[in-house]
Amino acid sequence: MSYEMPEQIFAALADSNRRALFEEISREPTAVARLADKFPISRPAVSQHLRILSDAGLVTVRPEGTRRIYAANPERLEVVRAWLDRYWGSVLGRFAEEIDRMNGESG
Amino acid sequence: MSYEMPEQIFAALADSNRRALFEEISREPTAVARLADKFPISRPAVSQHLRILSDAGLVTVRPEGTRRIYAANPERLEVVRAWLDRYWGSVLGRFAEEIDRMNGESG
DNA sequence: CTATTCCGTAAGAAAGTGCTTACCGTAAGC
DNA sequence: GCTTACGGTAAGCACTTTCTTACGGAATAG
Repeated sequence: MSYEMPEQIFAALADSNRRALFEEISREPTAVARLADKFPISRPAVSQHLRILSDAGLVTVRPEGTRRIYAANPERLEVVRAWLDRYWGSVLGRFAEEIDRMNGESG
Repeated sequence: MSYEMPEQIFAALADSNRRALFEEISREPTAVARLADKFPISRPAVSQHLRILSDAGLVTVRPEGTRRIYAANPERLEVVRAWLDRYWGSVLGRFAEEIDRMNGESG
């Protein structure tokens, strides 16, 4: 069994500008220039962030005339939730083992 | 209302060595030298990663003789889950608005 | 066709990250 | 006391990230 590595996704979300862009896009699919207006960084910087979000699978693009409309792909965040769930599963597993061991010793 | 910013936590988890260290520590509280043995990086590198995990609140330390035992603080991951939940909440909120709008137009 | 708008990419600067080795402080053992 | 084990920190290096400006390609308007 193999889990999809959340490497790129965590890295993409680690930057606050990118998280903000992602959340903004999630509210409404948006063209690049409009995002550059809303954020205190240049348009190319926005493009570069979108590239990273796109590589991580967190956003998709749709051309519309000369514009490119970026939309969020929220399903992708399931990878993060899966990582959390797996983590909690193993932590709780350890916890259960611990309890078993205590019961074995004292009862 | 204010949400705790997951900035440091995402950044801490963005590095695969740090995620691995965190998961290792979660299995069992561990001293620094032992972690350095298990991982292909030097002891100071481990210390530096632990510092970042510690600053993010993901691990705690307990001195034990000359050693320092690092333990995971899994509850801290609730911040990530909260971020996800809030995100999904707003996305689903948008979705509901969309449906309302469609109903308003066509029905 | 020309002008305009939109946006990705290239290039380069500045800052940040992750690693190493070297060093120093602290706790325990003799 | 002296030695050993443990681990944080400083310094320095290579690499990466993030931003900017400059440029060029593609679609639309006239």
